[in-house]
Amino acid sequence: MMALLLLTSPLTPFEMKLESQDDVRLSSSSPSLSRAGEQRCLSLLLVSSSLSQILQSLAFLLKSGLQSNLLVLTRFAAAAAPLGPAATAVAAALLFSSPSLLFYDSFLLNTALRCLSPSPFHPLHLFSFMLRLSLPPNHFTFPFLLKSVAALPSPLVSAALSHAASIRFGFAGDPLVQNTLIHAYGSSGDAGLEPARKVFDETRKSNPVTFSSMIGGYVRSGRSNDAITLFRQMQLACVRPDDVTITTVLSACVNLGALEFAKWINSYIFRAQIPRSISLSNALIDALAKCGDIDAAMEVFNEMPERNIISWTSVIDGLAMHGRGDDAVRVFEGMKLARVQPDSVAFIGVLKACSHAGMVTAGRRYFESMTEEFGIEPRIEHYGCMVDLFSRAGIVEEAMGFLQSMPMKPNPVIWRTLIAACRVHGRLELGEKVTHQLIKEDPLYDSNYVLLSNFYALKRRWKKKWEIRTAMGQQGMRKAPGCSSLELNGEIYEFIAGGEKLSMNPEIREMVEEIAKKLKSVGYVAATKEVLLDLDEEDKEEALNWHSEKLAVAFALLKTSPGTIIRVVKNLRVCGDCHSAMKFISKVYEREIVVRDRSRFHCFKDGVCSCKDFW
DNA sequence: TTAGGGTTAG
Repeated sequence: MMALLLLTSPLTPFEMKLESQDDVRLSSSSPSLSRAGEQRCLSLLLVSSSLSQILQSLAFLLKSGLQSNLLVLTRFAAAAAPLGPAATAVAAALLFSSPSLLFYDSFLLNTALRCLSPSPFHPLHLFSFMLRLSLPPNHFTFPFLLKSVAALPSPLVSAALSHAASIRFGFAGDPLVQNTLIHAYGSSGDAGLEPARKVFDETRKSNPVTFSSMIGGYVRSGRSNDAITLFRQMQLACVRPDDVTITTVLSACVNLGALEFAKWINSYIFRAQIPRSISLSNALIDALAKCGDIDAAMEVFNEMPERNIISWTSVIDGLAMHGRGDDAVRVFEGMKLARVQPDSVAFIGVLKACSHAGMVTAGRRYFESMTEEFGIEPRIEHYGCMVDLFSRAGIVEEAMGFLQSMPMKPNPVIWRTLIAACRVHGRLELGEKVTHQLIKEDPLYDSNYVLLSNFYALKRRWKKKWEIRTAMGQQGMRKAPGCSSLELNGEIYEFIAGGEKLSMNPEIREMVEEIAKKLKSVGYVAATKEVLLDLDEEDKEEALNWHSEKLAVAFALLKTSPGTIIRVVKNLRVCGDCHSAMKFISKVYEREIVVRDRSRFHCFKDGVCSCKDFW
């Protein structure tokens, strides 16, 4: 009985019952303490929200001798942990020094771990302390222990240590521990995937959590195709997915832009009667919107009985991505009417919407309302949206002025926005100047040099342009590999830029060459102002043909019937040359081509792009 | 009395 009292909080109905029994004494390790004293200490701790209050509680605790009461100490740790490392250290020191640790059991260990886990040091310390005392953990110990893993310098090492501990204490086959380990390994970067999979394969009794953990690991490492493959295996293994599994799978869907799959999930949720949690609906909205079907996303949103800020933001963002700025603004207003407080992320959405719809006045008003009405301090992203807003609208001076008045240093993204404005609105001198500035800030990013060489090309200064290209070759530029994906008959195909040209399917290779020839014959290079390359640089022109989105489109043209919409998703931004080529392809082959790049949708139809050449 | 997986932007 005494142990029970020690272990529980005096506030739940369960304990109220215990307290009504007169014969129970609070704690034998502190016989002089009154119940009222402990109660007072606990309530003080419960309301402690600052360091000084915590110190006050501490003084009380020491004065009354309560520092040997584990229940009180645990409460103390819980109150102290959110107040930062100093408070946590005091709490940990008290816990470690308490003589009551001799009465210590797994539950208290777990509670202490949970309380101290916001700090990356103490949980492991506590765990090793426990090992020294030879007190065995129970399986609940591991999730608490691993909660802190992400904050440690090497999450992979911590996962491995916990893994070893789980084996040492005989929890290797425990489903809860296995799921926890799969998640811990799967959150430790690419190197963690293999051990995660190993634990996954060793799991005898897989449940939806096991699968969600592993699928989530794949998604976080950018291996979305593997995530979907595993989801299919899950169905073959007759493990019924729940709402969290589906939410995870949907984020794989987003990465791949797999529209058909997202739609299938949408109907599957209905058929399999997966509970429609708010998070699941939110993920569904996001996936449908980002895979290209904004109307289906709206439908999900409209049918939600209950929404949160993420639901609203996902819709606003989706509409903005599709260039439907006015609708996005309407939804934003609807959100305010529904008395949902917009947050910082929601403002990024609505500002983006304004800029895509050319709503300069509205955008400016929203930006001002952030601080004035909602007390949200604009971050660099919000300033970026404003520069974008002015840039798209063609008021380059205003954009420049805004950029210069920012309270923080502009980042490369903002510089590039301004550069795009200069290119589109013919401000070549300014563009060149700003690009030089950008290169100074970010000298190792190859696209920056491409931007500069574009300005030289537009000004027909071929010699200068050639110099840049040579300089680029000499420096070790980092270049993220372009990757595009395409969904066809339920399969998802991925294409890597220039990727193993020789090992490439000869069919695709021939198609790429045929397209290049066909486009040239209708004046593709000469007709565009976006000349990236001189005509004599044939090898470089050749290299451009193997950009991943071109490969994907070539494949789609081969494999789909005439008139089918081609949907491609790219991990980077579409380059100027591909953008121009896509316009031509849409006209020559009479196909609608939808390319989702890193920031928005480009819908190519009849030789024109929906982004109006500004991206 | 303690538990494991998930959703918006950048």
